Amino acid sequence: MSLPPPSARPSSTTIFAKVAPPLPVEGLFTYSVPDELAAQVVPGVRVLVPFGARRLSAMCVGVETQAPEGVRLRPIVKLLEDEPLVGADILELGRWVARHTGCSLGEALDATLPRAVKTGSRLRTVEEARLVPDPLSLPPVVEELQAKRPKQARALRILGDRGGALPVRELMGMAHVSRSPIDSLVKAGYVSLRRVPVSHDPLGEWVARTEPLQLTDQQRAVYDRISTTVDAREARTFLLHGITGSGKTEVYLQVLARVVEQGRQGIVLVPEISLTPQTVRRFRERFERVAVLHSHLTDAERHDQWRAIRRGDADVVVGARSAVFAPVPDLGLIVVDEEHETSFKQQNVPRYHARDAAVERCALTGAVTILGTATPSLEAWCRALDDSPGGAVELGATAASTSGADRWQYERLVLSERVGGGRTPEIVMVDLTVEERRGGVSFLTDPLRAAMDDALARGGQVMLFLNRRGWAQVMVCRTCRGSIKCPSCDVSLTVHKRIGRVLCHYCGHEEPVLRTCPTCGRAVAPLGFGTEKVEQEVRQSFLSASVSRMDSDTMSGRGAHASVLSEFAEGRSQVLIGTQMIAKGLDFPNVVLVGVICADSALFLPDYRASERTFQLLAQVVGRTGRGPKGGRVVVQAYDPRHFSIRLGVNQDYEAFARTELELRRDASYPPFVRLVRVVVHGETDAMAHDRAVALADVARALAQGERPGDAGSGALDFPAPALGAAGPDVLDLDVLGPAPAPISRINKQYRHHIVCKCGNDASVEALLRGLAGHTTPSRGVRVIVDVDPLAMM
DNA sequence: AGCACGCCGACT
DNA sequence: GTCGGCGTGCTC
Repeated sequence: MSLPPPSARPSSTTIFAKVAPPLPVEGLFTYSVPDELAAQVVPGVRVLVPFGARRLSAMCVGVETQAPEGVRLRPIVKLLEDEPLVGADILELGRWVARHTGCSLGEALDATLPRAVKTGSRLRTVEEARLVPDPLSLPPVVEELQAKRPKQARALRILGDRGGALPVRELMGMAHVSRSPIDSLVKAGYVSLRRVPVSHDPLGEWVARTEPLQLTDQQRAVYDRISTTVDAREARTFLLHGITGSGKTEVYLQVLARVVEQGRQGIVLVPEISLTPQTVRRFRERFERVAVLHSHLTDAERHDQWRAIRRGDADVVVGARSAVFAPVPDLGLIVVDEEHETSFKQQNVPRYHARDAAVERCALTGAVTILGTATPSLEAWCRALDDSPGGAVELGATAASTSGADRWQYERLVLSERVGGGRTPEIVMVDLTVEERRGGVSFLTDPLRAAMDDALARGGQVMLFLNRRGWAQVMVCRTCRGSIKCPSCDVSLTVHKRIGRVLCHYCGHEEPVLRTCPTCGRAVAPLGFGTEKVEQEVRQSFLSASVSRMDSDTMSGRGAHASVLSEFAEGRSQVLIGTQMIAKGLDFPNVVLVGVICADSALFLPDYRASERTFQLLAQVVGRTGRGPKGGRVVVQAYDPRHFSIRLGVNQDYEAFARTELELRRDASYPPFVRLVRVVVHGETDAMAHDRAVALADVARALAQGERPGDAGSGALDFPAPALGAAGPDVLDLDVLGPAPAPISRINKQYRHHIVCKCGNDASVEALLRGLAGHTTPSRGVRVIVDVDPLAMM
């Protein structure tokens, strides 16, 4: 009697697949697996399954040999791909995302795959020849063939020289042979053929290679510390706190090179807005095999890039948020550049933060994370404090404890010197309150005008920054003091002069500019200013200068962005006015003046991060100036120029800012001393939203009081309960605020109420999420959003 | 998320 | 008397 053929498992045993559907349903579903599929049903493959009255594609997350009791199982219809799309590490990372954000495992895993990969948007494939023996044993074979079959020998040698794999057509061309010698090699068993997806490179233009730069002593010290950790395959997170111009990118590049030398891969996450061809180019100049994942790729391109990454054909992956899930086979490093940027947080389910997901992924796989920034988020800063020399920890309190998981302890590394030297720009502060009292009606104050005159006279360029688009902020009635508001939202309509209309920046509603108040019939007048008005006034005041504006109003068309920037870069315009867009990562050596029109425009919003954002913006703007030989000047206008975030921002004194702000946060119990979970309820009527919010607050308060989540619910979760801290299993460190109307109480005809929960530790966050699950299902006219670690509270 | 089942108003 | 509204609950 002969043995059965070797296979993954005995074919006689029936197996059952645990499946996670990409829906907001808790729990896993078990299906029976037809015998003929048994060998291929493994965790990480997607399967087509019957689900109620329909069929859906779901992820297999586990295989069992025992059927669960009490349910009648239905069989899997078919496999959607022959090998797993998701590896063990991503599967585990998906579990973390689900646990961390309160979504289902299926939703989390679904988000790890690009849509193009799931739909299998047609891959162009190409036939590839692959060497069967390993390249080392090749020379004798070539030698042997040389005499009688020279064409085969030549093809084989070329194949060996080119790494053992080439598209057949390319091999034919390079060896100057027809198809038949290759077929002979296949018959002889030296070469195998297979069809592989063709990777057409979206940024395929050839890029000249550059050599690593000489590191400064500081860079060298940082590099040595990180590369030692990389070599040791230690999972560790570094907070690389480097001022603008201190050469963080060169450090990334050289650590990446180290990782690539070891045959491993690195992922570089950059904010959406920074993912420009220039950014990608910096990596392509240093590495041969760079893959890019971003929103402007076509489906086929994205699919190709993803497949190439999965095959191990990319050494470095550059991408935005979702690239944290890039399926590299052997992860060595994830760089999160501009760690503090808010675009790393996804604004729909699953609401994960790519920085935190990166740290988690590296912890799971023994890789290194570098969080690079000039202005660390206070969360990251706190996690790096305990180790830091000089101990800024005198605050006495530690950041929200993280149930002993030391993966959340970062190590701080500092780059405090500009690589090319470079001067700190001259700073001019302008008090708008004083200017207004003096009768000034313009936001182009005398000191700013004078500085602009001077800059232009010297042949320099000027950037003016204002984080508010449009012409006027609002139309206000001088008689009844009413303002013109959006009919669908609880916000004022912004005046846009060029199109002659007022519009809502939240829902897009627009209407003509009225001259009279709809309530009392008296005249209304514009109040406040935006980039459009700044542009107009600059044009009127500086007749000889060429002025351009960059904000989401002027940047609608594809390529508009690039054309305005190149116009400015080439000196064809002298003044560039813009919003946030122009503050990020742009280096123009001829800019000798940066004007911040109103530095505190964001400071008085009802949001606990207002100071942090104000500081970051100013530090960024100041850091961008003065790089060129002409030096630089920054004029900062503000209503309260003595506010610490403005004062310290222009001095780029991060540590002093962090000290001040952390004390305020600690006193008010805000992050990073607690973690927030914000629950927003949208309702068709105010009462609907309010009532549901009250019910949810009751649920949260019951949990805070130590009531365990409903027993039915707690067993249904597919991950183990988080280990609770020393506080004891029944006491959550949880403080529930609200419900209250959200600061913007209505958007798009939806009334909004919210609840803010302050959690003292991770266990409380997870327990809260588990307790809320089952109470967040939408009902008639009401939707519930749960946002863990929200970045904005509006 | 769908989709079915189920219980109350205006139509042939 | 039925067709159809959408509220509630389940999906291995």
